[in-house]
Amino acid sequence: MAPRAASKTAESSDKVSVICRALRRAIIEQALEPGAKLPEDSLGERFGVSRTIARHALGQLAAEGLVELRRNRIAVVATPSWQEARDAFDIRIELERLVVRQLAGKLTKAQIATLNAHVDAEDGARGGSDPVSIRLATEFHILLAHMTNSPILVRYVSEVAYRCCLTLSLYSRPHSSECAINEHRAIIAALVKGDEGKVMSLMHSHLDSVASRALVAPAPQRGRDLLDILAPYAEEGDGDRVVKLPKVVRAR
Amino acid sequence: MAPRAASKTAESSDKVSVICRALRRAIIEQALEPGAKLPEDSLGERFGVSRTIARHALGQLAAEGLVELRRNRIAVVATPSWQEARDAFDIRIELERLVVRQLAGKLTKAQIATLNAHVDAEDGARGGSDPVSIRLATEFHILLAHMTNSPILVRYVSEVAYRCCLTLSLYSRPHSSECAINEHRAIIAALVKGDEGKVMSLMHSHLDSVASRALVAPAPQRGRDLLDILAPYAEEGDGDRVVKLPKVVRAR
DNA sequence: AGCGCCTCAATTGCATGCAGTTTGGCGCCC
DNA sequence: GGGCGCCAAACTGCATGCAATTGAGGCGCT
Repeated sequence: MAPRAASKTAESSDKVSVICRALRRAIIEQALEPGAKLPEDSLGERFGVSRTIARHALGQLAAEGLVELRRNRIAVVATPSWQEARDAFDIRIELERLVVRQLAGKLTKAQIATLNAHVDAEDGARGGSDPVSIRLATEFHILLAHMTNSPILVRYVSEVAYRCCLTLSLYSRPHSSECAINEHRAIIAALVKGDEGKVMSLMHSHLDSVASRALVAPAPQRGRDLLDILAPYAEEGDGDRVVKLPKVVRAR
Repeated sequence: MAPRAASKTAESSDKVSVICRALRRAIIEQALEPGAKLPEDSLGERFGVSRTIARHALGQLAAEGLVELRRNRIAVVATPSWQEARDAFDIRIELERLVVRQLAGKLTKAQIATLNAHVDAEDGARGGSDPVSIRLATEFHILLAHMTNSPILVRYVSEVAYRCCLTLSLYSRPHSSECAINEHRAIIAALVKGDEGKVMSLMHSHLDSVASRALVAPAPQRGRDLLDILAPYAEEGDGDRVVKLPKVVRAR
């Protein structure tokens, strides 16, 4: 099986993809919460580009489901409904089962080392519910997808994983993800062992447990008061990476 | 189970989505073949908008994998590799199994009628390999996805189905799709009967057979000579719907 | 005081203009 | 005759400018 070229899915030029990456990261690290406003001007100013580019980036992120674009209205970070979150997890389960099915018993030594290193990093950044470890946990799954060498699979797994990540900030209590790390280790072990069925069911139950830990109430009142949540971020954001919110307003 | 709002996935404003839809359709009907050039100017002129909008539309389609965007180069209709085609079908199988799993035994009378009407239409537009019946066959699957009321699932199934459609124009011989119509009918029947396992395996084998009919050779020399294939389309395109190709050039 | 209208700042929708890059065609040299 | 290099045209990358829409605050009316 010859290694295929690692083609970039789309991510047109450069400036656009830089903004996309930055916003994606800000969103999944919950520096930008669902409902946060993303005015084209502010984005452009923050990243030193024109509105045209910022707009294009927002378009891409909207295509990924991370932001919502309403005609003539300010773009906002997407606020998936509980049902959409559930759907996303269902899809994710199927996709990631496919990933591990393709990978079982086929990992190279280098790949195994990479995976172990990543999980070690997850272990290092402990804190369970802090944004960075959530991001790392998500990236573990994306890393797996990359190893299939299937750009399409990478794209879909990434997208849906980001979406799931986004829902965690909406519907999850400060859940601990340490157990998830152990599950990651178990998945690696099963992959190395090459037991297809085992690793598929491991992945299934792993994601299922993440989902059920996260999506607790059928329809919680949107968690806490958005105003409170946003407050600490609105004034300074993350300094270097995150667009500063122009005003603190109750989103919607 | 309350009916969820049929949210539009992204498709920002209007003009952009009009162009996207038109191009998507032109591509899956094979009026625009893989490799066909899509200069922003021509698109803008054709649709009566500025390059900015055409560019944005191309960005969206690139995010869907239907066109390829290379920096400083003319955008072209995507030319998936044989391996990518195979990957797309693998993903599609999983996604559509999920669709029918969710749908089994849950279709309303109206939905059943809609499905039957669609298959009748497929039957009417017989011709097996003509672009319209290929499009209809694809839309049958998208119609199914819609009935899950899961916008995310709709999006992914649509995208991956379009991609598969695109590969058909590259790698398939003038295959007949009449058998596919019967398989569609069988799927509807199984859905109505509510036999989850049955309908999932039906869908699996249906897509698998489409894939294997289509993806015949492991690595055919890109099918026939692209120049020959393009010739009849290059001069006139489809008149009203399709952007006219500026020149006949061997793509690549 | 409460309610509704109206105006204006904020923001998006879109086109155009300019600069930089690629293309491919012509001419020159070997 | 064939290959190499230069040049103009074509095209993209991006910013800016203008018109249109929104929504929010202020004003007057009841």
